[in-house]
Amino acid sequence: MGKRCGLALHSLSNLFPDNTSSSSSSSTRLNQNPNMFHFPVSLPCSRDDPHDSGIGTSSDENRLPVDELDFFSAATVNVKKENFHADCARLDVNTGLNLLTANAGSDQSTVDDGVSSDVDDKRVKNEVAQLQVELKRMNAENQKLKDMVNDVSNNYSALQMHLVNLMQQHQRHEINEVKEQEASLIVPRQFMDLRPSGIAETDHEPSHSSSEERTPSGSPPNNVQVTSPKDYLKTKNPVSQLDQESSSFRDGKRIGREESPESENLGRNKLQKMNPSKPIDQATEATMRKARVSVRARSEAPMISDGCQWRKYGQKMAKGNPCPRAYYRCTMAVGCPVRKQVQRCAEDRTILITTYEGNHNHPLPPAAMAMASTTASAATMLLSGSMHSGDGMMNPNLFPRTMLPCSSMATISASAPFPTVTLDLTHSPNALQFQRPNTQFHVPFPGQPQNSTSTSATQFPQVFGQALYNQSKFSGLQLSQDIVSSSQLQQPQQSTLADTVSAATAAIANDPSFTAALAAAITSIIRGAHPNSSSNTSNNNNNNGNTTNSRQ
DNA sequence: CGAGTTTGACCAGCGC
DNA sequence: GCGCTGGTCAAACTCG
Repeated sequence: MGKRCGLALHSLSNLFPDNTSSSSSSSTRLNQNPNMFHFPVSLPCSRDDPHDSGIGTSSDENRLPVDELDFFSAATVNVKKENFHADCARLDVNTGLNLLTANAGSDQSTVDDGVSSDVDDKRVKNEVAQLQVELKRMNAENQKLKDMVNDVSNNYSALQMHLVNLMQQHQRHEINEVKEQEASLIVPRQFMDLRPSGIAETDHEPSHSSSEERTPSGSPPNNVQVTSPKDYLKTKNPVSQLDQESSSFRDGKRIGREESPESENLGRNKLQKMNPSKPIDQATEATMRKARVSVRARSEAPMISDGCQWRKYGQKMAKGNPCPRAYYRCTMAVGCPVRKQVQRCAEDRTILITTYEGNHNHPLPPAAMAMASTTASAATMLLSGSMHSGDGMMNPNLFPRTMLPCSSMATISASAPFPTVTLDLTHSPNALQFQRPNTQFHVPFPGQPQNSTSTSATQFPQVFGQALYNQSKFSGLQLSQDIVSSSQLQQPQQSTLADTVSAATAAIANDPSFTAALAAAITSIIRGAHPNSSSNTSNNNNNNGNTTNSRQ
């Protein structure tokens, strides 16, 4: 009897092992809730957890983990209550069949209940009380699930960071071995050298770069800008091995101060000051946090809408730029280390340069996930590239040559003190088409064998357009027909990256909310073109590429 | 009144 | 050592 009554609750109870009945209709309704909040976290326990073994295994594919978290949303609760009242109104019928269609809205049954025997009333009350208890229990369990999601998200972030650290350390050993053999032949590293200061070579002469701004002036910017921290990693007085190490720690101290001066990191930096024997891992971690992702886009708005909440904490007049540079920090969570700088390009003030730094340490709204995922993925790509900086692809002489001809998504600068990826969305189609060579476009992402994956110049926009389209589907954003057509989804053979980027840029200008989809599309491109990066963020891709927000 | 912004001061790194 | 520069802090101010 009780099992029959709680129809909607039975569907809820499918999540839990101690409930055996099921209701496909209610489950379907819940899964179709458009107001569902999709957590970008893939719970590994959803399939491995023994508690999950007997729970709707047939619909595991359709039942996303996020749906579980949605059961206590307002809309869902309303549904449950509605079904509950309907079921209670039908108690006198006592058929237990086809409950959703029987007298759901009828008052007559309620009147009949009043006439029925006390036994039925008591039964109803007992069932109501039982259901209420069960509902409370489910609330508690759902809260546990939420906590578990958070834990998994945090663990995933930590593991990913740790993985990158380990890979960097492994690469360091290889590089050191190579250096011993070819020390005299090493060209001053300009790109993707993200090794911690304690490991970076200390005797390189300063690069040709000055302290000028990262954005190249006087030359058309390329699109993915990768900058080495070499200059700032180098030590001043490499007297001895120990001195080198200690000097590196001094640099590391600076890293910590600059990259995350929030209270947490400040405390860490203070500890570093107190204890100069900072572990190398900390330096690595600091370097990772130092990675930046810069987005160049034409916009009249003072700031690109990326879905996050920012608080301005400073403004400075940067050298060589009449436009002030504004400093923002994320205020969506206390202690979030993410910061961004917003500044207009000196050469073209319609170009807005937004530089993101750090990873969010809190859940993000859907509107902010894409951009956050993009920045995190780009940073990950950049950092993973440091692990393979020894190959030819990262040769500072080769990299610009392979990257610049396409002039599509990459801008290289060796002057910035921090590793930076710049996503440039400002190029005009004509300019890009003019610059585009006939040669193949080797996406020179680090870690990628030179001949393993390459994307031709004509393929790239297809990838971009497809990624844009895919992202729009999952993000729920409505891509205008202009954007889709400009992305050359309908005519991929004739597509150009320039058209795609131009359309995307125009979309940003016209609809800031589109930034999310665009950013995720860029992320998809990066991942698709960079196998290693893709592997690093494979879990993200599994959930529409947005899981990286958890580690931001 | 609280949250966000403005703005001058401060600090650290770097080059000369 | 000094000055320049980037980045941040924090008090004052503004706004809803």
